[in-house]
Amino acid sequence: MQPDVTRLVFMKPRLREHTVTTWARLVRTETTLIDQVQKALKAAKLPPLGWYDVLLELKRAPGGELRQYEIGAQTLLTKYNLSRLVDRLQREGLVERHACAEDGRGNLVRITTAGTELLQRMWPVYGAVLEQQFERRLSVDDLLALENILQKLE
Amino acid sequence: MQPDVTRLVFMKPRLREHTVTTWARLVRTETTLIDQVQKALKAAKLPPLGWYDVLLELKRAPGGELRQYEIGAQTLLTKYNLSRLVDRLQREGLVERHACAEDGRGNLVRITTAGTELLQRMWPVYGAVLEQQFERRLSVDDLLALENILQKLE
DNA sequence: CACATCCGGTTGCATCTACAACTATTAGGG
DNA sequence: CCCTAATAGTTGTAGATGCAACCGGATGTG
Repeated sequence: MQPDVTRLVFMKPRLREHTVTTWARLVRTETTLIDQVQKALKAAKLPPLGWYDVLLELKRAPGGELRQYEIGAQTLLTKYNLSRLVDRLQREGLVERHACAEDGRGNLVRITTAGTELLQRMWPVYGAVLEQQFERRLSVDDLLALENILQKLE
Repeated sequence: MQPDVTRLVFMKPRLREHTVTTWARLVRTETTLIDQVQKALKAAKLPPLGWYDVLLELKRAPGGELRQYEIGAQTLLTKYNLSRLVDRLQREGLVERHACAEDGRGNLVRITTAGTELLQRMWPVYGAVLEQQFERRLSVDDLLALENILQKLE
């Protein structure tokens, strides 16, 4: 008698009782928090979170510049997505694109003073939400426990 | 001497040492997991996660039907977004729209047999990723701790 | 019951994202 | 060195999302 492949395919993966609900809660909580940040930024007439992420990566980098693929690796943005995002940032004068000496294919993206200024205007808004919706609600132990758990998921 | 408003606006919110890094890790981990699910679904030539969420809500509802705004409340989708998503589901024969007797403005969305079947085809793929990337990596205690922490963030 | 307001839902339009195809350059193997 | 393959980045096009304006139908207040 052959194994019934059909049943295998349709069989529910056996997951622990609370796994799915916790997963759902994780997704729900995270997206809600992100939404709150986005809303706060919009209310303050500031650009979306993606801009912040890219600018921050650049700001942190030595010389304030990175290759595009380096930004992509950090921010989980796809290359085509990033290409156009950098276009927008460039159009607003927040970054500059320079030819890359070592690699003729790529370019270096550098943050401008205007970019740094924008970062400084965005952080208070972003940070305020983080403070109220995230830090405020967690004890130091919670934070450590959460970090420990997240680490296991990477 | 007047208070220096400028300094206040530019002042960094005071966050605990690990708050920001943990937050970053949370976002990163969650989006990575979601990406993995999406990739798995795409590899199996199945529709995106959003379809699953809506269909599941309907499936769980008594009679397999819900008002659109009820779906929206559960899934955190905006109403215009949902309006068009239901259009797509309807076009594929996965749901039906019916006029609502009690409220002449709205409509009832009901899942079809095809919709239920799709759910059953999607779950194994979704669940497999959850099992390997989520459940497998966490102890029962981890899961409880995580649930406890997430609860505080809601 | 008349009126303004609110609410569920849809739609036009602009923006953004996904996918695949493309260019140009670098890297690797015989 | 040459040829192939891999990599960095861009772009055309289609699909999805966000915003604001809109259309009824419901609700509340005088």
